[in-house]
Amino acid sequence: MKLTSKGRYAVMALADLARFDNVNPVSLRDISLRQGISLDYLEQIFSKLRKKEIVQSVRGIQGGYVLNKNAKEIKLTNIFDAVDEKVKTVQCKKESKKGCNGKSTKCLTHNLWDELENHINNFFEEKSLYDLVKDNSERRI
Amino acid sequence: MKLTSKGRYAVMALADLARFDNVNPVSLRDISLRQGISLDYLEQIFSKLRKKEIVQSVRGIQGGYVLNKNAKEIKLTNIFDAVDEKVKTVQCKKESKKGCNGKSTKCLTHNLWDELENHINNFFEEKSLYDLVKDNSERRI
DNA sequence: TATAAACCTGACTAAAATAGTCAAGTATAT
DNA sequence: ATATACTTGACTATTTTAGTCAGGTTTATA
Ligand code: FES
Ligand code: FES
Repeated sequence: MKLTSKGRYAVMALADLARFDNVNPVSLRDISLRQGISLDYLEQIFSKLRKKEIVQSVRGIQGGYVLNKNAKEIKLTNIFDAVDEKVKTVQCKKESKKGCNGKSTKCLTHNLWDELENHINNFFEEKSLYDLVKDNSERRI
Repeated sequence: MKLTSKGRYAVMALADLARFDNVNPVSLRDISLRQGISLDYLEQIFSKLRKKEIVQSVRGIQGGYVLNKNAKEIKLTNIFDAVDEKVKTVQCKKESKKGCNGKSTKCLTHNLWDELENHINNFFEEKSLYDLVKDNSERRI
């Protein structure tokens, strides 16, 4: 199981953004340079973040992106949701009564994976962007 | 982030095995049929499980595999380890002082991913094969 | 009002990882 | 003897990921 770059980059980029606390827009070019992420890839990612109203865009020269909410209100869950980074541990369709083996009962391990999925999602539910920047400025002192 | 089939199958197959409690060997063919997993693929997986002494093989006709330890002593951690299913959340090399961005400090999100990795691994550390079969026989009653 | 900075969009592609398959064995209970 | 089942290594197809590329549109400012 591993975290994909898309999810990682989304959080990295937003953490970078969050340090500016909704004052002036930050251009993707700057984030790209600071965080070492391809500009074109960032654009894909921010397009999704904007659609889910996590960031706001400011077009034109001197433009960029600004957080659309307080950093405390942006959970990792929201970010991952926006960029379609999802935690998937079961193989079967959850709604279906059928198991991953094609049989009419769930497999031996279904419950286990379901618990695992919840366990991981709880982590994402508890962490906000604010936790990240706070953490980081503490370390800087 | 998703669980791979290799990890899933390893646990499914061992759960199937565990129901027979070290009495007589279970053939991969039977597991293959019951769990709907390719026989050839199972062979790859069990080769690894055997090397890490999680199962024992019994060759020849009527042969198969048997758990090598008590189901309570086989943690998910051990299983995943054996089949090289690893949790990887950070992008950088952990031992290195360098960050994933190539810079000389760890990136903004490094600590977060590290926490996540621990969080997930804790789950695997807490669950044993026994929990699985116990759970299942309870449900059967 | 020209221009350059920056957002915006969709299609395309290379590389890596995954999930197997296939072939050719060896051991052993019956 | 022989069929069952483990053993091993190489090969391959599919899918997913991680981008690239080529074209835009908007707008501050000189
Ligand atoms: S994972 Fe849901 S039935 Fe197997
Ligand atoms: S993940 Fe370790 S430095 Fe970025």
